[in-house]
Amino acid sequence: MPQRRRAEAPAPVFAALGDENRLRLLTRLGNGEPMSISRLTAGSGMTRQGVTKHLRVLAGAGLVRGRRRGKESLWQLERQRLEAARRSLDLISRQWDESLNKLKLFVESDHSD
Amino acid sequence: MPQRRRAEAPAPVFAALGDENRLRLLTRLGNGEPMSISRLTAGSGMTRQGVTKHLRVLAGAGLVRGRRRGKESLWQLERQRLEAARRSLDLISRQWDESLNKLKLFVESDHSD
DNA sequence: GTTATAGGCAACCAAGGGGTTGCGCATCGG
DNA sequence: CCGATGCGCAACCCCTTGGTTGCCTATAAC
Repeated sequence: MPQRRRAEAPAPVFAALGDENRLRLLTRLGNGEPMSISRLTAGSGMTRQGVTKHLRVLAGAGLVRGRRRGKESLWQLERQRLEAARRSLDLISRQWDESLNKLKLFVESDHSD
Repeated sequence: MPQRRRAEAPAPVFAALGDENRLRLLTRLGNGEPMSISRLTAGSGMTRQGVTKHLRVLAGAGLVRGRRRGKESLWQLERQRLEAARRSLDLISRQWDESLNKLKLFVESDHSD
C-alpha cells in the first residue's frame, strides 16, 4: 500500500536513487512495462529478496508502485516523484547560477567604483 | 559508454544528495560565496566535525570543493557535477516518457482496429 | 488432487553512515 | 609572547542498510 507521506522532502528520493542496483531497477522499469519481481530478479545478480527490498525502498520514496496480480506482483515507475526530484536539482543549480550571475555583474560593473 | 571510474557514476552523487543536512549545506553554499566550516556550522544544528564529514562526502561526490586560506578552509559549490546529476535524472525520465508515449500511441491508434 | 512457481516474513550478518567527543596543531590578533 | 579561533585526526557509538538464508503461504498448471 502506498502510504501517503510528506512527499515534498527531496532527500529521501535522492537517497533512494543513491544505489547502483536501484538505478538499474529503475532503468529496467523505464521501458514502461510493469514487471514482476522474479523477472526483475533474473540477471540482476542478487536474490529475489534483495530485489524486493530495493523495490520497497523505491516505493517508500514514491518512485515506484507495485500491485498484486494473481501470484505475481507487478511493479512500475511512478512519474511524478521522479520529476519532483528533477525540479529539486533544477532549483539548486538555478539558484546557484543566478547568484553567480549577480556576483559577476557586481564585480564587472562596480569594481572600479 | 566507457565507464570512467567512479566519477561518472550517478549513484554516488545521488547518495550524497540523499541527506537533509547535506542538502541544506548545498543550498547555503548556493549563494555563490565560499564559506568556512565554522560559518557553515553556525545554525546548522550539528558539530563542526559533523559539517566537516558532510562536506567531505559532498566533495567525494564532486559536488563541492574546498581550499585552505589561512586558518580557515573555504568551500564552494562545484557546478559540473550538479548538472551531471540533473542530466542523469533527465535521462531516466525522458527514456521513460518516450516509452510511455510509444505505448500510448500504440494503444490509441491500434485499439479500435 | 499434486507439483511447481511467485512472493511474503523474519532472522541474521557484516559493513557503512551519521554523529559525537577529545586532543593536538596551525594561524590570527592583541 | 600568549590566548583565542579554525581545523584535522582518530576513536567511539548506535542505528541503518544491503544482502543473505530458511521457511511458509498463495496462486497457477497439470
